[in-house]
Amino acid sequence: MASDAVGAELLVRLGEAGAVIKAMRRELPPGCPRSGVTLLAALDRRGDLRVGELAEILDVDQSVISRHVTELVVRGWVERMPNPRDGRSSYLRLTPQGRQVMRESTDRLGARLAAMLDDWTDEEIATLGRLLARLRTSFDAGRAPGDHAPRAPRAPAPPAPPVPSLP
Amino acid sequence: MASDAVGAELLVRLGEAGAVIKAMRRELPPGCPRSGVTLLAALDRRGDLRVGELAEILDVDQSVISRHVTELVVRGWVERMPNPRDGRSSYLRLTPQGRQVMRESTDRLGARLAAMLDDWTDEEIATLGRLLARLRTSFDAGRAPGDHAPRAPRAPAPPAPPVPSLP
DNA sequence: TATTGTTATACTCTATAACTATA
DNA sequence: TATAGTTATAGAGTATAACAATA
Repeated sequence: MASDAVGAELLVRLGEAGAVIKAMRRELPPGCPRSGVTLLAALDRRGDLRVGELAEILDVDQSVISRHVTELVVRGWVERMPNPRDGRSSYLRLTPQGRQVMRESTDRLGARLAAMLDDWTDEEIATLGRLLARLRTSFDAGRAPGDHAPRAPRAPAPPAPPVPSLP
Repeated sequence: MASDAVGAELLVRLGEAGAVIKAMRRELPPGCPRSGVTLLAALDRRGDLRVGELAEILDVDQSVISRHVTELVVRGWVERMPNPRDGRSSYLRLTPQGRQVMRESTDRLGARLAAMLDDWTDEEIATLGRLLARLRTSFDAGRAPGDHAPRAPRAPAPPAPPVPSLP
Protein backbone atom coordinates (compact mmCIF):
# COMPACT_ATOMS: atom_id res chain seq x y z
CA MET A 1 0.00 0.00 0.00
CA ALA A 2 1.58 3.23 -1.16
CA SER A 3 1.35 6.38 0.90
CA ASP A 4 0.23 9.60 -0.72
CA ALA A 5 3.64 11.14 -0.12
CA VAL A 6 5.33 8.31 -1.97
CA GLY A 7 2.85 8.82 -4.77
CA ALA A 8 3.66 12.51 -4.94
CA GLU A 9 7.36 11.74 -5.08
CA LEU A 10 6.89 9.33 -7.95
CA LEU A 11 4.76 11.96 -9.66
CA VAL A 12 7.70 14.32 -9.74
CA ARG A 13 9.95 11.62 -11.12
CA LEU A 14 7.48 10.84 -13.85
CA GLY A 15 7.38 14.50 -14.73
CA GLU A 16 11.15 14.61 -15.03
CA ALA A 17 11.14 11.53 -17.19
CA GLY A 18 8.49 13.18 -19.32
CA ALA A 19 11.15 15.54 -20.63
CA VAL A 20 13.10 12.53 -21.85
CA ILE A 21 10.08 11.19 -23.69
CA LYS A 22 9.47 14.57 -25.27
CA ALA A 23 13.06 14.79 -26.41
CA MET A 24 12.83 11.31 -27.91
CA ARG A 25 9.80 12.30 -29.93
CA ARG A 26 11.66 15.32 -31.24
CA GLU A 27 14.28 12.97 -32.64
CA LEU A 28 11.83 11.60 -35.18
CA PRO A 29 12.70 12.49 -38.76
CA PRO A 30 10.80 15.52 -40.03
CA GLY A 31 7.85 14.66 -42.21
CA CYS A 32 7.17 11.69 -39.99
CA PRO A 33 4.07 12.40 -37.89
CA ARG A 34 5.17 11.98 -34.31
CA SER A 35 1.85 10.84 -33.05
CA GLY A 36 1.41 8.55 -36.04
CA VAL A 37 4.44 6.48 -35.16
CA THR A 38 2.98 5.75 -31.73
CA LEU A 39 -0.08 4.47 -33.49
CA LEU A 40 1.95 2.32 -35.87
CA ALA A 41 3.82 0.85 -32.94
CA ALA A 42 0.57 -0.06 -31.21
CA LEU A 43 -0.66 -1.88 -34.32
CA ASP A 44 2.64 -3.68 -34.60
CA ARG A 45 2.57 -4.87 -31.03
CA ARG A 46 -1.08 -5.73 -30.69
CA GLY A 47 -2.13 -6.69 -34.20
CA ASP A 48 -5.14 -5.37 -36.10
CA LEU A 49 -7.28 -3.01 -34.05
CA ARG A 50 -10.36 -0.87 -34.48
CA VAL A 51 -10.34 2.90 -34.04
CA GLY A 52 -12.08 2.63 -30.70
CA GLU A 53 -9.61 0.08 -29.40
CA LEU A 54 -6.69 2.25 -30.39
CA ALA A 55 -8.30 5.22 -28.67
CA GLU A 56 -8.54 3.22 -25.49
CA ILE A 57 -4.99 1.90 -25.64
CA LEU A 58 -3.44 5.26 -26.43
CA ASP A 59 -5.77 7.05 -24.06
CA VAL A 60 -6.99 9.71 -26.46
CA ASP A 61 -10.34 10.50 -28.00
CA GLN A 62 -11.62 8.46 -30.95
CA SER A 63 -11.77 11.58 -33.08
CA VAL A 64 -8.03 12.00 -32.71
CA ILE A 65 -7.31 8.44 -33.78
CA SER A 66 -9.74 8.81 -36.64
CA ARG A 67 -7.89 11.76 -38.12
CA HIS A 68 -4.45 10.26 -37.63
CA VAL A 69 -5.55 7.02 -39.22
CA THR A 70 -6.89 8.86 -42.25
CA GLU A 71 -3.49 10.42 -42.77
CA LEU A 72 -1.67 7.13 -42.27
CA VAL A 73 -3.94 5.47 -44.81
CA VAL A 74 -3.18 8.24 -47.31
CA ARG A 75 0.51 7.64 -46.76
CA GLY A 76 -0.01 3.95 -47.35
CA TRP A 77 1.22 2.92 -43.93
CA VAL A 78 -2.10 1.55 -42.69
CA GLU A 79 -4.99 -0.11 -44.46
CA ARG A 80 -8.60 -0.61 -43.43
CA MET A 81 -9.88 -4.19 -43.32
CA PRO A 82 -13.69 -4.25 -43.37
CA ASN A 83 -15.19 -5.89 -40.32
CA PRO A 84 -17.52 -8.62 -41.60
CA ARG A 85 -19.41 -8.74 -38.31
CA ASP A 86 -20.08 -5.03 -37.98
CA GLY A 87 -20.38 -2.65 -40.89
CA ARG A 88 -19.78 0.37 -38.71
CA SER A 89 -16.17 -0.39 -38.00
CA SER A 90 -13.12 -1.81 -39.71
CA TYR A 91 -9.85 -3.23 -38.53
CA LEU A 92 -6.69 -1.28 -39.09
CA ARG A 93 -3.67 -3.16 -40.34
CA LEU A 94 -0.06 -2.14 -40.74
CA THR A 95 1.13 -2.30 -44.35
CA PRO A 96 4.67 -3.51 -45.10
CA GLN A 97 5.68 0.10 -45.71
CA GLY A 98 4.08 1.10 -42.44
CA ARG A 99 5.94 -1.61 -40.60
CA GLN A 100 9.20 -0.48 -42.14
CA VAL A 101 8.65 3.16 -41.21
CA MET A 102 7.77 2.14 -37.68
CA ARG A 103 10.78 -0.15 -37.44
CA GLU A 104 13.20 2.49 -38.66
CA SER A 105 11.89 5.07 -36.25
CA THR A 106 11.98 2.67 -33.35
CA ASP A 107 15.49 1.52 -34.17
CA ARG A 108 16.72 5.05 -34.50
CA LEU A 109 15.26 6.19 -31.21
CA GLY A 110 16.24 2.96 -29.51
CA ALA A 111 19.85 3.46 -30.47
CA ARG A 112 19.73 7.04 -29.31
CA LEU A 113 18.32 5.91 -26.00
CA ALA A 114 20.85 3.10 -25.65
CA ALA A 115 23.67 5.57 -26.20
CA MET A 116 22.21 7.73 -23.48
CA LEU A 117 22.20 4.77 -21.10
CA ASP A 118 25.82 4.07 -21.69
CA ASP A 119 26.67 3.36 -18.07
CA TRP A 120 23.56 1.34 -17.21
CA THR A 121 23.64 -2.40 -17.00
CA ASP A 122 21.20 -4.33 -19.12
CA GLU A 123 19.57 -5.53 -15.96
CA GLU A 124 18.96 -2.04 -14.67
CA ILE A 125 17.35 -1.13 -17.95
CA ALA A 126 15.26 -4.27 -17.86
CA THR A 127 14.13 -3.45 -14.33
CA LEU A 128 13.05 0.01 -15.37
CA GLY A 129 11.20 -1.45 -18.34
CA ARG A 130 9.44 -3.98 -16.18
CA LEU A 131 8.35 -1.42 -13.63
CA LEU A 132 7.09 0.90 -16.35
CA ALA A 133 5.09 -1.92 -17.88
CA ARG A 134 3.62 -2.71 -14.52
CA LEU A 135 2.82 0.95 -13.98
CA ARG A 136 0.78 0.85 -17.14
CA THR A 137 -0.95 -2.33 -16.02
CA SER A 138 -1.84 -0.81 -12.67
CA PHE A 139 -3.06 2.26 -14.45
CA ASP A 140 -5.32 0.25 -16.72
CA ALA A 141 -6.66 -1.74 -13.79
CA GLY A 142 -7.22 1.40 -11.76
CA ARG A 143 -9.76 2.96 -14.02
CA ALA A 144 -13.26 1.59 -14.19
CA PRO A 145 -14.15 0.04 -17.51
CA GLY A 146 -15.47 2.87 -19.68
CA ASP A 147 -13.75 5.43 -17.52
CA HIS A 148 -10.81 5.45 -19.88
CA ALA A 149 -10.01 8.54 -21.86
CA PRO A 150 -12.52 11.20 -22.77
CA ARG A 151 -15.82 10.43 -24.48
CA ALA A 152 -18.57 9.68 -22.06
CA PRO A 153 -18.86 12.72 -19.78
CA ARG A 154 -16.70 11.64 -16.82
CA ALA A 155 -19.10 13.30 -14.38
CA PRO A 156 -21.76 16.03 -14.18
CA ALA A 157 -18.90 18.51 -14.62
CA PRO A 158 -18.07 20.11 -11.29
CA PRO A 159 -19.21 23.70 -10.75
CA ALA A 160 -16.69 26.33 -11.78
CA PRO A 161 -13.69 26.05 -9.44
CA PRO A 162 -12.62 28.87 -7.13
CA VAL A 163 -9.68 29.91 -9.25
CA PRO A 164 -8.75 33.58 -9.52
CA SER A 165 -10.29 34.77 -12.75
CA LEU A 166 -8.18 36.70 -15.16
CA PRO A 167 -9.01 40.33 -15.78
CA MET B 1 26.59 -0.88 -22.09
CA ALA B 2 23.06 -1.15 -23.40
CA SER B 3 22.30 -2.80 -26.71
CA ASP B 4 20.14 -1.02 -29.24
CA ALA B 5 17.48 -3.70 -28.89
CA VAL B 6 17.27 -3.13 -25.16
CA GLY B 7 16.99 0.57 -25.86
CA ALA B 8 14.12 -0.03 -28.28
CA GLU B 9 12.34 -2.14 -25.71
CA LEU B 10 12.64 0.53 -23.07
CA LEU B 11 11.40 3.05 -25.62
CA VAL B 12 8.14 1.16 -25.94
CA ARG B 13 7.77 1.01 -22.19
CA LEU B 14 8.33 4.72 -21.89
CA GLY B 15 5.67 5.28 -24.50
CA GLU B 16 3.21 3.18 -22.55
CA ALA B 17 4.01 5.04 -19.37
CA GLY B 18 3.48 8.26 -21.28
CA ALA B 19 -0.24 7.51 -21.31
CA VAL B 20 -0.16 7.42 -17.51
CA ILE B 21 1.52 10.80 -17.38
CA LYS B 22 -1.02 12.24 -19.78
CA ALA B 23 -3.88 10.89 -17.72
CA MET B 24 -2.37 12.40 -14.59
CA ARG B 25 -2.23 15.80 -16.22
CA ARG B 26 -5.87 15.50 -17.16
CA GLU B 27 -6.70 15.10 -13.49
CA LEU B 28 -5.72 18.67 -12.78
CA PRO B 29 -8.65 20.88 -11.76
CA PRO B 30 -10.10 22.86 -14.67
CA GLY B 31 -8.93 26.45 -14.78
CA CYS B 32 -5.54 25.32 -13.60
CA PRO B 33 -3.07 25.57 -16.49
CA ARG B 34 -1.57 22.13 -16.86
CA SER B 35 1.75 23.31 -18.07
CA GLY B 36 1.86 26.02 -15.46
CA VAL B 37 1.79 23.56 -12.60
CA THR B 38 4.88 21.85 -13.96
CA LEU B 39 6.58 25.21 -13.87
CA LEU B 40 5.45 25.91 -10.32
CA ALA B 41 6.76 22.53 -9.24
CA ALA B 42 10.15 23.27 -10.78
CA LEU B 43 10.38 26.57 -8.88
CA ASP B 44 9.37 24.83 -5.69
CA ARG B 45 12.00 22.15 -6.03
CA ARG B 46 14.88 24.23 -7.31
CA GLY B 47 14.24 27.67 -5.88
CA ASP B 48 14.23 30.96 -7.78
CA LEU B 49 15.14 30.57 -11.42
CA ARG B 50 15.44 32.70 -14.52
CA VAL B 51 13.34 32.14 -17.63
CA GLY B 52 16.28 30.64 -19.48
CA GLU B 53 17.06 28.23 -16.67
CA LEU B 54 13.47 27.03 -16.57
CA ALA B 55 13.51 26.54 -20.31
CA GLU B 56 16.54 24.32 -19.99
CA ILE B 57 15.18 22.29 -17.10
CA LEU B 58 11.78 21.74 -18.69
CA ASP B 59 13.30 21.25 -22.11
CA VAL B 60 11.16 23.75 -23.97
CA ASP B 61 11.87 27.02 -25.74
CA GLN B 62 12.33 30.22 -23.76
CA SER B 63 9.37 31.79 -25.52
CA VAL B 64 7.09 29.12 -24.09
CA ILE B 65 8.30 29.72 -20.56
CA SER B 66 8.01 33.43 -21.08
CA ARG B 67 4.33 33.26 -21.94
CA HIS B 68 3.47 30.83 -19.18
CA VAL B 69 5.27 32.94 -16.63
CA THR B 70 3.35 36.01 -17.71
CA GLU B 71 0.11 34.22 -17.05
CA LEU B 72 1.28 32.87 -13.71
CA VAL B 73 2.33 36.37 -12.66
CA VAL B 74 -1.12 37.68 -13.58
CA ARG B 75 -2.66 34.98 -11.45
CA GLY B 76 -0.43 35.95 -8.58
CA TRP B 77 1.28 32.59 -8.36
CA VAL B 78 4.74 33.78 -9.38
CA GLU B 79 6.56 37.07 -8.91
CA ARG B 80 9.56 38.54 -10.71
CA MET B 81 12.55 39.47 -8.57
CA PRO B 82 14.81 41.89 -10.43
CA ASN B 83 18.32 40.57 -10.97
CA PRO B 84 20.69 43.17 -9.53
CA ARG B 85 23.61 41.81 -11.55
CA ASP B 86 21.90 41.80 -14.93
CA GLY B 87 19.10 44.13 -15.92
CA ARG B 88 18.03 41.89 -18.76
CA SER B 89 16.73 39.09 -16.60
CA SER B 90 14.91 38.57 -13.35
CA TYR B 91 14.45 35.68 -10.99
CA LEU B 92 11.09 34.02 -10.73
CA ARG B 93 9.78 33.21 -7.28
CA LEU B 94 6.81 31.21 -6.12
CA THR B 95 4.31 33.28 -4.12
CA PRO B 96 2.55 31.72 -1.13
CA GLN B 97 -0.58 31.35 -3.26
CA GLY B 98 1.46 29.75 -5.99
CA ARG B 99 2.98 27.32 -3.56
CA GLN B 100 -0.45 26.42 -2.27
CA VAL B 101 -1.85 25.83 -5.74
CA MET B 102 1.13 23.68 -6.61
CA ARG B 103 0.89 21.76 -3.36
CA GLU B 104 -2.81 21.06 -3.78
CA SER B 105 -2.34 19.84 -7.31
CA THR B 106 0.60 17.66 -6.38
CA ASP B 107 -1.20 16.19 -3.39
CA ARG B 108 -4.26 15.47 -5.42
CA LEU B 109 -2.37 13.74 -8.20
CA GLY B 110 -0.07 11.99 -5.76
CA ALA B 111 -3.04 10.48 -3.96
CA ARG B 112 -4.57 9.45 -7.26
CA LEU B 113 -1.31 7.79 -8.22
CA ALA B 114 -0.91 6.12 -4.84
CA ALA B 115 -4.37 4.64 -5.14
CA MET B 116 -3.43 3.31 -8.54
CA LEU B 117 -0.36 1.62 -7.04
CA ASP B 118 -2.40 -0.12 -4.44
CA ASP B 119 -0.62 -3.46 -4.72
CA TRP B 120 2.92 -2.10 -5.04
CA THR B 121 5.33 -2.15 -2.15
CA ASP B 122 6.89 1.14 -1.14
CA GLU B 123 10.22 -0.27 -2.16
CA GLU B 124 9.06 -1.07 -5.67
CA ILE B 125 7.79 2.45 -6.04
CA ALA B 126 11.02 3.84 -4.68
CA THR B 127 12.99 1.74 -7.15
CA LEU B 128 10.95 3.05 -10.04
CA GLY B 129 11.42 6.59 -8.78
CA ARG B 130 15.15 6.11 -8.46
CA LEU B 131 15.52 4.69 -11.94
CA LEU B 132 13.43 7.46 -13.44
CA ALA B 133 15.57 10.06 -11.72
CA ARG B 134 18.66 8.38 -13.04
CA LEU B 135 17.15 8.27 -16.50
CA ARG B 136 16.79 12.01 -16.37
CA THR B 137 20.36 12.38 -15.15
CA SER B 138 21.69 10.23 -17.98
CA PHE B 139 19.59 12.21 -20.39
CA ASP B 140 21.00 15.50 -19.16
CA ALA B 141 24.53 14.16 -19.32
CA GLY B 142 23.98 12.77 -22.78
CA ARG B 143 23.34 16.05 -24.49
CA ALA B 144 26.18 18.43 -25.13
CA PRO B 145 25.94 21.68 -23.19
CA GLY B 146 23.84 24.02 -25.29
CA ASP B 147 22.37 21.13 -27.20
CA HIS B 148 19.38 21.14 -24.90
CA ALA B 149 15.99 22.05 -26.23
CA PRO B 150 15.40 24.24 -29.26
CA ARG B 151 16.91 27.69 -29.69
CA ALA B 152 20.24 27.57 -31.42
CA PRO B 153 19.69 25.85 -34.78
CA ARG B 154 20.61 22.23 -33.97
CA ALA B 155 22.20 21.73 -37.38
CA PRO B 156 22.12 23.04 -40.97
CA ALA B 157 18.72 21.32 -41.26
CA PRO B 158 19.06 18.05 -43.14
CA PRO B 159 17.84 17.97 -46.73
CA ALA B 160 14.21 16.93 -47.10
CA PRO B 161 13.94 13.26 -46.10
CA PRO B 162 12.75 10.57 -48.50
CA VAL B 163 9.26 10.36 -47.09
CA PRO B 164 6.31 9.78 -49.41
CA SER B 165 4.83 13.18 -50.07
CA LEU B 166 1.13 13.68 -49.75
CA PRO B 167 -0.94 14.45 -52.84
C1' DT C 1 -32.33 3.60 -29.17
C1' DA C 2 -27.32 2.71 -28.70
C1' DT C 3 -22.88 2.37 -30.75
C1' DT C 4 -18.95 3.23 -34.13
C1' DG C 5 -16.78 6.26 -36.45
C1' DT C 6 -16.37 10.92 -38.83
C1' DT C 7 -16.23 15.90 -39.24
C1' DA C 8 -16.21 20.87 -37.60
C1' DT C 9 -14.46 23.80 -34.30
C1' DA C 10 -11.76 25.53 -30.57
C1' DC C 11 -8.19 25.29 -27.11
C1' DT C 12 -3.49 24.06 -25.31
C1' DC C 13 1.22 23.54 -25.91
C1' DT C 14 4.92 24.26 -28.67
C1' DA C 15 8.51 26.14 -32.05
C1' DT C 16 10.35 29.72 -35.26
C1' DA C 17 11.54 34.19 -36.26
C1' DA C 18 11.80 38.96 -35.52
C1' DC C 19 12.23 42.26 -32.13
C1' DT C 20 13.91 45.06 -27.48
C1' DA C 21 16.89 46.05 -23.94
C1' DT C 22 20.61 45.34 -21.63
C1' DA C 23 25.56 43.74 -21.49
C1' DT D 1 28.37 42.10 -30.95
C1' DA D 2 26.27 38.90 -28.08
C1' DT D 3 22.80 37.56 -24.71
C1' DA D 4 18.03 37.44 -21.99
C1' DG D 5 13.75 37.92 -22.67
C1' DT D 6 9.43 39.21 -25.29
C1' DT D 7 5.99 39.07 -28.90
C1' DA D 8 3.76 37.52 -33.35
C1' DT D 9 2.69 33.80 -35.92
C1' DA D 10 2.11 29.12 -37.27
C1' DG D 11 1.83 24.19 -36.53
C1' DA D 12 1.07 19.96 -33.91
C1' DG D 13 -2.02 17.46 -30.86
C1' DT D 14 -6.02 17.21 -28.50
C1' DA D 15 -11.05 17.53 -26.75
C1' DT D 16 -15.94 18.75 -27.46
C1' DA D 17 -20.02 18.51 -29.87
C1' DA D 18 -22.84 17.49 -33.68
C1' DC D 19 -23.46 14.23 -37.18
C1' DA D 20 -23.84 9.70 -40.27
C1' DA D 21 -24.29 4.94 -40.70
C1' DT D 22 -25.10 0.60 -38.71
C1' DA D 23 -26.63 -2.36 -35.05
